[in-house]
Amino acid sequence: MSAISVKQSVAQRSYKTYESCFYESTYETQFTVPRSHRVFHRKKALWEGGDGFIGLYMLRSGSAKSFTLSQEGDEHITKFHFAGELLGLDGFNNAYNYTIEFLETSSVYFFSATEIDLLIKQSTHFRNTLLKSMSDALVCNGAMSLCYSAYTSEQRIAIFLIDLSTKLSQRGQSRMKFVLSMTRTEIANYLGMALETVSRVLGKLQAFDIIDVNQRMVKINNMSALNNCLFDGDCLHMTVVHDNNCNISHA
Amino acid sequence: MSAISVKQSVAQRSYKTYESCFYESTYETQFTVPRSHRVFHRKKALWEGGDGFIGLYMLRSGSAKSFTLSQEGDEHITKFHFAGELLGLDGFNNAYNYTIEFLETSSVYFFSATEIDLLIKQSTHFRNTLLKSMSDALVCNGAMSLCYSAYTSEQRIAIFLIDLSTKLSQRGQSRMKFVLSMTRTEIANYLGMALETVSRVLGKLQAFDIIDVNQRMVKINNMSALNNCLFDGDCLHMTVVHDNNCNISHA
DNA sequence: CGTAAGGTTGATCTGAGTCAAGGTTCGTGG
DNA sequence: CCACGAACCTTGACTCAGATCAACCTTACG
Repeated sequence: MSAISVKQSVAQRSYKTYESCFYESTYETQFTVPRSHRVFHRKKALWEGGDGFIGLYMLRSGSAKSFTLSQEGDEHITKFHFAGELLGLDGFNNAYNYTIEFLETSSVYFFSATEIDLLIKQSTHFRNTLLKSMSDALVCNGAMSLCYSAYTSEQRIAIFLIDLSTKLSQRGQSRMKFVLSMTRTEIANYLGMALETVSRVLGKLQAFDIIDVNQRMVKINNMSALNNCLFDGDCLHMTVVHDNNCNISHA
Repeated sequence: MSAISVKQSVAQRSYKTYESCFYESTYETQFTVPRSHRVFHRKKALWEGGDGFIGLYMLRSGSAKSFTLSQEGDEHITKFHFAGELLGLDGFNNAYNYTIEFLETSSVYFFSATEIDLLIKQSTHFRNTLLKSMSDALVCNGAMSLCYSAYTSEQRIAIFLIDLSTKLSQRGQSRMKFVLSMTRTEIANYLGMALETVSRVLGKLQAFDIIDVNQRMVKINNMSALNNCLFDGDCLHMTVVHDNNCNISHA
């Protein structure tokens, strides 16, 4: 991808999150030169468990997943990341205890630890943005905890899809139709359920004509019905009519 | 409680966390006068959902719980707080979407938003401490997510007890014997399980002579066995011997 | 074009939730 | 100081959402 086409695709994005402000705020100070970025391909890691903090990254394009390894050695995905997000906010403390790996070809900006320290002191904008981003991450984590501990698998999938839809639309993509950058296994892992269950719930949502799924393609046909799933953890109940018919029609 | 006895009880505490550094770092700057504190009683709220950010609090003594209310109006506990912890780190962003309520008579120090802004600019120590605290909170949240999504109820209780034991011992209390400041219902809610299950798991741990529980009193008899529960999600399996005996002896 | 990775669907099993009943402790007013 | 109601805790029986096991299909790619 040439430098020019990259520049255009960034310009095309209209979303404006804390994180993009973060990037802009570097211009307030002496960092007036355009910041260079680094490209990573699918399955490549930005850092791995045990690596120490050297600074923050901003995901410029693409997507990634964070995961820890349990004692038994199996992966547990804690978060998916999308363009504009800051990566490494939890590193001011210790070495990272997790790995962050790209789901597709992606690029990042890097802000070194010393650079950040300087920016915090010098730029009120930067300072506020950083604290807001960290607050945001904390709030987001809390919401996710709730998702795990209190919601059914139908609700989790609904939350996941709505969240994804919201995030992608903030990034200038369609709110109703998008391509998943992660596998079913990864979704299942992230949501704390079996991959078969993910498959079944997606199938049910399709049977109710709420979404269309075809491999990684997702089309939302009925956003309000999807929203209803958040409130009713079992809204996809197929009431069997006495003998052998379901009261829903399959496509 | 007189000012003198309060001062002593603070001095008696030997633990040294990021958070207590946080308090100390206020001395580096112009805030050289002893900071005053505010006392709250059980069931009183420090703030409620909807309240805006006005600054940070440090829990000086006692304990508290944070909880959100779901659409259906039921409480969901996201965190328990103990002496030395900073409260409100997730408020730099928006108004709080949760309530924080004390579990027992407790006291807090207050750091106003303007004070914090000043300290960040002026004190490297404070700046690092704040960022570390926030990183820490993020890491802690991540661990909690894992707890919800990947662990059995036995593992969750074991994690809860070990975590509590660690925290309290850092605060100069016994690692092996302590009093729970929260009810079974609150533990269940926090760990995302039914209160009956909490009761049953605690009962089982007692039957295996790993702990002694009597109401809020907990005594850990076998810390390594408790640690084993983390690795084996079903280590409290009572193997029934053919007819009607359990191979464990009840106290 | 063959093999692996990813995805779907059905059958069965089980950990933990729910319902129910009873016991214990706490707190307040008489 | 006791009595009584409320809050808290325990234990048993039953149920079910979702995990696990198993078989098979589909797509991607060297």
